[in-house]
Amino acid sequence: MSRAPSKPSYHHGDLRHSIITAGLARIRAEGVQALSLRQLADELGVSTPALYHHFRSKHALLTSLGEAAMAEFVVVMQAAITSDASAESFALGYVGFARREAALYDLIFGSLLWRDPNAESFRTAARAHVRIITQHVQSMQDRGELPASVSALRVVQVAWATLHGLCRMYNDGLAFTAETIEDIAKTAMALIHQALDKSSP
Amino acid sequence: MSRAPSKPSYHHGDLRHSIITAGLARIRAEGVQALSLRQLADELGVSTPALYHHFRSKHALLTSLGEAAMAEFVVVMQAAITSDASAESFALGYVGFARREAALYDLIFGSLLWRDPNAESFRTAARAHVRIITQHVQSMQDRGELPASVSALRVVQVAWATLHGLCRMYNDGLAFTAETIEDIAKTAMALIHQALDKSSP
DNA sequence: CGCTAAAGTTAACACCGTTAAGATACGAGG
DNA sequence: CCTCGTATCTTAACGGTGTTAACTTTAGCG
Repeated sequence: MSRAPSKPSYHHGDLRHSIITAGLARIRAEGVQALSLRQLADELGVSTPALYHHFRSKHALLTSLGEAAMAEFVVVMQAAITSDASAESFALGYVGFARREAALYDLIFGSLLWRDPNAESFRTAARAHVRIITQHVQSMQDRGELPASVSALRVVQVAWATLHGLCRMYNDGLAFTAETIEDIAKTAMALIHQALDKSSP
Repeated sequence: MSRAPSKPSYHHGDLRHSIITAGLARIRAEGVQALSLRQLADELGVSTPALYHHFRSKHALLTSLGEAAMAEFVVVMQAAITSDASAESFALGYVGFARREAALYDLIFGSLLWRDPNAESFRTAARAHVRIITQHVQSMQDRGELPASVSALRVVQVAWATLHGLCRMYNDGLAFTAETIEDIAKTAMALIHQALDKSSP
């Protein structure tokens, strides 16, 4: 399990790692749908079936790519939360990632990995991160910073659905310009916050 | 341009119409991704290139299928609005359609048609329907039933993004059960309404 | 009645994911 | 050091996709 492919010999040396890197790059550049095993193998100077020694199928590769992309997403969101605990900071971080890395967002939060029975590992990892956010809101309610009129779970569900819908509509070309999407996200967070503030005076 | 294919002769008689019908059925049953021109032609007892005499490409066919699906969606939403003008009725109608006709919803509001440069006719038709909703909210503000602290456009954008995100997350398998999704939608609408009610006492 | 044009046919191309069978090179054990 | 097993990579092939070209049939109109 060496690391540096110094000589372009029969054995590549670090194929699995190269596949992930090149795969992510290609998805970033062309989108999830455009990823082709044959093109990927060509780009790496390797025959197509060679990929099957490292991934059971294209779906399995996409699952691994999704886990890598999810890791990047988590880093960005952790940074957004720790720098500023406000919901607005969270929302802007979320929307920012979805806009900057539209293809990765599509992979992470698309039906491809969430409907694949063999990608359970990906899903449990993802759900753990969601649980962290929920507990974050729960603790805010416990400290009295947020009224408990609506359950923390519901608040997170509504907020997440709003941000997700916003990002998908933008990335899929349904509506919104790049200039207004952040303002809409802020408006949405403000509306939720306002409703909760006024619900238990 | 006859209508009834009484004799299964060389000329089908009503192919274009049959393609749309069978295509919609197949999408409903198997999803957008599963639609194959060859399978569709086989099902209609016709060779594959015959389809190209009625649609420039698969994309063009999907555009026409999208317009047909959009028509069904509009009928459902019109019914939901006219029976009860509340935002909750609108939301439940919206979520209900997305859940009942998940594949059609995917076609109508997926990136496929909204990112296709040749589907401009589909988009202008769709945008017209959105404008109707926006004017509906605008008129509510004009009548004083809703405060004007936030622009009607923004309210519609936030509400639509929330419902869209909710439906996508459910249909794509990200979260929520069939039992809770409607309750979440109602909660979201209530939160928005509450925030607007309290913003200008 | 004949001709044109529309609607359908078969054959083929280039791509895709995937599998089977064979060649190669690395690394551990004698 | 040398051999041998095994992981890795190769070529060849199958069935599937959308799409195009060239040909045949049919309907409808002057």
